[in-house]
Amino acid sequence: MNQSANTRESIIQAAHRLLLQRGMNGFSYRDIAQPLGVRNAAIHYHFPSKMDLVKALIEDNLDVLHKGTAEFMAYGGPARPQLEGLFEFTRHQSACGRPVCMVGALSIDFEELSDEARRALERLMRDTVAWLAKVLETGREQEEFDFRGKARPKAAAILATIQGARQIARIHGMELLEATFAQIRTDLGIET
Amino acid sequence: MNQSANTRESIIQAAHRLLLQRGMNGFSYRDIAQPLGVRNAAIHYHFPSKMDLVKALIEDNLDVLHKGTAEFMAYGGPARPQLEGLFEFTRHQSACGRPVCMVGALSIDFEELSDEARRALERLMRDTVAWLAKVLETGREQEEFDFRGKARPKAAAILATIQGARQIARIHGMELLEATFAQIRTDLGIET
DNA sequence: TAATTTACTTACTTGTAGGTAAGTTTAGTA
DNA sequence: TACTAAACTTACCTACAAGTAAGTAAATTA
Repeated sequence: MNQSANTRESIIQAAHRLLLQRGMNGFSYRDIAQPLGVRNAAIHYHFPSKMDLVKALIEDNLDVLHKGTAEFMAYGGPARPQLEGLFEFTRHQSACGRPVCMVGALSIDFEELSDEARRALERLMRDTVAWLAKVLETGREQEEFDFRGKARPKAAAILATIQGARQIARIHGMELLEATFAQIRTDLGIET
Repeated sequence: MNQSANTRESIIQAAHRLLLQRGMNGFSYRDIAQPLGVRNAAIHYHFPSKMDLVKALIEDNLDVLHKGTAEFMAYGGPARPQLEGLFEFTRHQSACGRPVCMVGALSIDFEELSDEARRALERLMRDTVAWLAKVLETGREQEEFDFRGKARPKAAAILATIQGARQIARIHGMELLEATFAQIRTDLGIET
């Protein structure tokens, strides 16, 4: 009984990075196994099929979201740090070799996804929008933000903007990320 | 001498759809050749490597952009129809089985792209931003639009938004596209 | 009319992908 | 001490990917 938890965790970490770097069809079991010094079959032991692995990665992401937003969702609080937290998370991901986000990486593989994976991805998106909508709503009430229209579509648009910006930044250079954050702040009437 | 122009054109059309539906690693020569009733090697004849094909698709896209925006870029004119034209183009693409845009599809494959393909993609993005920035600038001067900040970053943000929205719409449903367009209009102070 | 070029096809190579079945080692349990 | 289960490895399979070399029929040119 070698370090199962260890290997499983390492597989998830490596796969996570590869998925957001190259997409679902851009990496193979070998790409994960070789650097870890295990065999392909070791991955199949933990994740019978590639789709099981992808599903686990989405659910992992969902976990991170829930843990990171639980407090605000329960008790509210200042909205501005929540927004800045989203920017900081995005920056950190980029710096860790995850240039695009989960939704951005998997949307192109949508047809190939299993029903379970698809549902998990839907939920990830839905919960993220719900969180940001609450941040915007709260921020408007507390006069931290100023914007036109309803909070939910505005939240969806901001997330779409960040998702798109991450991808464009890959082609156009990382300074576009900060410019996009600045634009989002400007659109929310935040003085800088 | 069979219909070369015909075959070449059919390959491009089919490949274009497949690329925006499944991504660069999500389709093979067979997926193109079989429905056309030709052999894989026929594609290699017109496009020696897959990267040549991808590069041709990007350049095709660049052509469409230039043709569609040449008049406005040269003479200016009303800005609102230009913006609505972008929305309509996006709708049309989605309806034609091209759920995501070129930049959104290829950003994940960025590392694999040849230098030429990469440069073509950069140019596609740069020219698109330049066009929309002019649309916004002109629209603000003519009091069609109202927004804070500079035109260029605002244009980049809007394009990022649409790119992200197309991808999210695939997972979340097409009504998100229209909601995003509405949000962009609202952000630009357009009454509906 | 002969030579050449275009637009392919046939037949093949090499590499890799995801996946599986059967064996092996190690640790914990009865 | 024997048994069982976990966490692998070895060895394999089938399928398909991109790409190439050589051949061929039809059109074009000299």
